[in-house]
Amino acid sequence: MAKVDTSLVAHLPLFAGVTPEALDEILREARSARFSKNSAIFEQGADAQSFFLLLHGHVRAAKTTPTGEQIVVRYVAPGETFGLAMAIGAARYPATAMAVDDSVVLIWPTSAWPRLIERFPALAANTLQTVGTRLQESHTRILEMSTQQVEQRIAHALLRLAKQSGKKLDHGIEIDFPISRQDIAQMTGTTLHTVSRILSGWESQGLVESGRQRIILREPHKIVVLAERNADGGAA
Amino acid sequence: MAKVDTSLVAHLPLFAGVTPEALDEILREARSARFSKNSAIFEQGADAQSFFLLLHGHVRAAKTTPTGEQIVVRYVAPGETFGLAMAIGAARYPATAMAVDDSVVLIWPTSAWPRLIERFPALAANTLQTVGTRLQESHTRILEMSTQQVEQRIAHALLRLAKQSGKKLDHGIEIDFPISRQDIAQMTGTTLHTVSRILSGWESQGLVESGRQRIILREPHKIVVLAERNADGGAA
DNA sequence: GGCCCGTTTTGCGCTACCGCAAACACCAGG
DNA sequence: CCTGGTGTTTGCGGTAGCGCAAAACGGGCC
Repeated sequence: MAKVDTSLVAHLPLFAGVTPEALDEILREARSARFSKNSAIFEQGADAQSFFLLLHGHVRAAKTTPTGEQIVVRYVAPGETFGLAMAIGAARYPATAMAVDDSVVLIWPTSAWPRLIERFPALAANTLQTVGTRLQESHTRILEMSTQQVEQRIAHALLRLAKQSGKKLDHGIEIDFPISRQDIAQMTGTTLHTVSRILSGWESQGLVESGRQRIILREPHKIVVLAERNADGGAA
Repeated sequence: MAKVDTSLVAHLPLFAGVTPEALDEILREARSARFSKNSAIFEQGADAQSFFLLLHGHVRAAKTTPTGEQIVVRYVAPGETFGLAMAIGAARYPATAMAVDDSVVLIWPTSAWPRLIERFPALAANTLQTVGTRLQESHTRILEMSTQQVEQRIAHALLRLAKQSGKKLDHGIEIDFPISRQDIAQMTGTTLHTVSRILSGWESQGLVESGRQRIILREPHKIVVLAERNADGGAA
């Protein structure tokens, strides 16, 4: 089994308050694996046999309705955990996880979780924090979907992506993994057509530069204004 | 300080795997309080000095935007915890809690939490489960808001309320706390006008019986059909 | 019993956004 | 260099549901 270097993960919030020796013991239970772009890591509804920590790359978690519609639950950034079904008492994965870029993950068997949190209670506390944070983010998203119109929601979504996974360029901030209009639509509760129209509009105003699965925020500042303005659009 | 009877709360999921003596110790740190109908328990943005366990009554947690719009995050039923800001690492309450009926709660000081989970790790694990469940419910709600139209969302919302807090009557299921059209609108991301129109329609079809802050599902079964039908409305 | 206030109902435009469809751009592979 | 396929753009109706306004209802309180 591949050895995992503790120094790479010791600083993660998940392991806050965990001694180096404990961390070593925790990591011994994990194996690492590589998933290539566009391959599924687990499928919604499958037995939750493992949970994951993303080391490198980007993963999209998406939920599908019985009728086949999808929404993007979140994009996982390096250092974050995902597939924690057991922590929340679910036997099956509630969403599908797919690598949107070549990705490297640590994998623990779900069965190890109860033992781990018993031996290292800090793990449970840390996980509680991150799950709680995600819960708050979900509530924010619900609030946005209830009260804002599409353009503002897209602005917020892109700003969040830029914050989480933005690469600074001299002429703006690029979202550093492939993302389609469809993906953005599924994050904001609209259609790819509407997303396309709005991004086109922004592009002609010089706010963004975008192409096939690629988005660069040229004027993040002005997009913040868009995101925060009232519904009346500031008609003067 | 009022003594709390352990037998009333011992069976709650929060205390699963906690010994009676430990439970006793945990409860010694709490005090109980009564909130009358329509009084605020805490306000969004206030210092999170306490966390709560609802013993009796019903509490609405709502989030307000900078522009004053509100959404209902959830209704708290007896036996559930709320105001767990510290568990998720927040110093301030992210929402406002208001008693919608005369309510009795247990109150712990936030400062007790770290000590409690250190002494009783099961608490952290149990809380993680409930927070995880709420996270899943939030995702379901986002999915619904993204893919369903208003009538179906209202159907789902009422069915959930009925399940959580429904009182069985001989002629249907009554939601056993006061709830307005406005509240339902804020749960489903629509306006009170639209809710009113839809409930009026249902009433004339005999699906519900409703009045001032009062809703009885007369035909839960048919409402399930409404909730689950496809967008095409089953046009024949 | 009568008054007052919060809730609910309902009508009527309006518009943001969807849904379909067709053309278009771009990348990969042969 | 051509060709197929996936992602994107754009036009053009159609409509679900919003927003405003006004009326009706109902229940509590004096």
